[in-house]
Formats: sequence, structure tokens, C-alpha cells
Amino acid sequence: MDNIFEKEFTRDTIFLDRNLITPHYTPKVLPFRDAHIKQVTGILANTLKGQKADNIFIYGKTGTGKTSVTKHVMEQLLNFASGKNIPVLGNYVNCRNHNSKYRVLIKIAKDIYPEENFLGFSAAFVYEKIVDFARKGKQLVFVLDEIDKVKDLDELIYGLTRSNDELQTGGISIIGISNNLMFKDRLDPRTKSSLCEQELVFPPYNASELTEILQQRSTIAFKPGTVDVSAINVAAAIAAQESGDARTAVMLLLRAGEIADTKDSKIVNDVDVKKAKKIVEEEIIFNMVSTLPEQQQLVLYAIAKLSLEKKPMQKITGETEEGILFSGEIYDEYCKISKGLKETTISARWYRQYINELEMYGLIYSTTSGKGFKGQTRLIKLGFEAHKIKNLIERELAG
DNA sequence: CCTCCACAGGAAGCGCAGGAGT
DNA sequence: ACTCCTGCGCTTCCTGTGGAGG
Repeated sequence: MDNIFEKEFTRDTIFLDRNLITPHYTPKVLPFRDAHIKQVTGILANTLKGQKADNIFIYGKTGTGKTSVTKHVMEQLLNFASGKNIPVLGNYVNCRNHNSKYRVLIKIAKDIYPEENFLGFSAAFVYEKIVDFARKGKQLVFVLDEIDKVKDLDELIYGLTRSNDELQTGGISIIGISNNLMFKDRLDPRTKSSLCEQELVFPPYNASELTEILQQRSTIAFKPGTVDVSAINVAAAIAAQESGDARTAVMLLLRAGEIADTKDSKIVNDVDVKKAKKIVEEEIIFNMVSTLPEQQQLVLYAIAKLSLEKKPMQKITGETEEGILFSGEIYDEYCKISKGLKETTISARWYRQYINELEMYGLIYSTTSGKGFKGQTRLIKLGFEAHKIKNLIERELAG
């Protein structure tokens, strides 16, 4: 009898290696980042001469290649060092999963002493073990990705950098990566100056750069001749317009490939990419909305609900525009909803804070009212389709 | 012109959870 | 195990702002 997986297993697919076009994959070639690679390489090269490298702070929006470039250079550095028997050691820590000084230290310690377990030991002890390691003349390079997620970052940076003063040989260098530039200003000035000895900014990609990135990826991930030029161009154009984000571009092509695959098409074209756009957009919205605090979800829900109910408003120019809401009426609606759910209700002040955050996430747009409105208020509009957001939050609150 | 409206957003402070110090 | 401390989410209070209306 046929196993139910038999058909899937033997089915002809347009993918050569699907993994190579997921966002998790770190590409071997990083187009348009030569300058950045060169800079990081130059800075880290000091470790090969037994000197401490400058700390680096890397900033750039999501999907601009920060992590890929850093991982790539680190890999090269460690390979080179181990080939020549130079005592350089590197660690990569994603601070989203290790979001406190203690957790970061534990992660690092476990990497350099794989056979020991430090959970339960005091932070000072773990820290000493790490410095001990450097004391033997080793150069340690720690990559802290999403460094803004670390709660007590000041202490962590202070602790790690201070040790360099007491070390005669060896040294500890830090590469901090963040997509939030503002967070830098919240740091203690001393932390800031030591973390940002070198600063790198990764700009977003433009459409033609994204096109080339997608071309390279598609040749390794898809079978030859299965990706139409139109598919790549459209995917690059969409991603460039939205954010200049390579991750979105790659996701578009991946989902488009899956769409083509499920209908047994032998080629991916622009129509598939346009269909994929909806899916990817929903995935992005879903990720953002589901990580929002519950009260903020309710605020967003109130906006979605009202923009479905409210009639298009007349502008002074005569034209009408749909889905424009006043800040005040949204707050009233939010209060009604949260009271109906027997939830606690946040104050109007904090509601404004939430509105600002929602705007930063791109979930809503807002402008301050000009002529034609009494008083000063904000006009708020949903960034995505109202019923989609509404359904999504209804599901989210139910589950 | 003044006053009111309908907000925006800064400052201070409060309660709480969880980590550090002892 | 216990207090102490600190960051975080939030409230309270307050000052600022730009147009409407008298």
C-alpha cells in the first residue's frame, strides 16, 4: 500500500533546495555589502595580531544584511584563526532569546566551556570564568544580535569591557547589532561610548539591488529555468517599495515558489509573486499583532472596527476618504470594548503612547488635524485591510 | 482678541515582579 | 530566606498647541 507521504516525496518540484531561500539561511555571497564586510574585517583583524579589536555597533533595519555580514565575517575570522592556530574565539548570541545580562553570560560561558553547566551560579562567578578564559591569552569576540533586547545592557557592557583593563594578554571585543537606533540614546554615556567605538549603518536595499540578490538566491534554490524574470522583478519592486528589506523579498519568492509548486506549475511568474504578497503581508501582520500586549491589540481592534463602521468622511477639498478616524472616538470605542470584555482599561495618556507605537510598527498612519477640525487632534488610518486585522485579533483574543 | 475645545506629549510618581546582595 | 533595589508598565497631573467660535 502506498504511504501517504509517497506522493509528496516523489513529486516533481521546482525547488532545488528550498532551505536556501528561507530567511534563516546565511548566504555565502553578500552583494552590495563589500564595503561593510571590509570594514568589519579590518576592525576584527586586530584580534589575529593578539590585540583587542574595537567594539562595533551595527545598526540597520530588518533584512539589510547586518546579521548575515557579521556571521560571514566571523566565520571567516574563526576559520582563518584556527587554520593558523591563532587563539581567537567567537560567540554568537541572539539576545531575543537571552534577554538579560545573566542569560547572555550563561550562553557565552556554555559555549566556551561546553562540558560544564553554569546555570545556578552567580553572575559574578560566570563572568570570572569567562575572563579567566581570556586571561590565557585568547581573543574573544562576542556578537550580540538584537542587543536592544537586553534589559540590563549597561552592566553587561560595563562588565565585559572593563575586564580589558585588567587583562595583560587576551581581550574581549563586542559586536552589537540592533535595528533600533533610538535605543542607543537610552544607554549610559559610558556604555554608549565603549560599545560604539566603531559604528556601522546598513542602509536598505533599492529595487535593482534586491533584483540581483534574488537572482543569486534563485539560481541556488530553484531548478534552472523555473523562475521567470518577471517574478524576480516584481518581488524586488514590492520589497523595495515597502521597506528595502531583503527578508521580505526572499519570503515573497519562497511563497511564490510554493504557490507554483502546489499547482504543479513548472515556472514561477509575477502572478504567483503577487499572490504571495498577500500571504507574506499577512504573515508579517500576524507576527506583529500577536506579539502586541493585549490592551494594545484592543486599541487596534477598536480602530479596525470603527473604520469598518464609519462612513467615509468629507474633506474640505470636497473629496471623501475612507477609514479616517479621530483619536478621541477611537479611545471611546476602545473603552467600550475593554469594559465589555471586563478588562482593565488603560488611561488616555497611555492610549496615546500605544497609538504612537502602532504607528512606528506601520500598522496605522496618523496625521495631526489641520483646518476644518475643531481643536487639535490626530487623524488615524489603518495601515492594512480593516476586516483582516479585525478577524486576526478576534482569533488572537479567543485563543 | 480672548476663550474654549480636544487633544499632544513631558514629568513625576506609583505598584509590582524579579534579580541582587546579605 | 530575607530585605533591598531597579526596571517596566502605567496613572496622574500638567503645560502646550492650533483652530473654532463668540
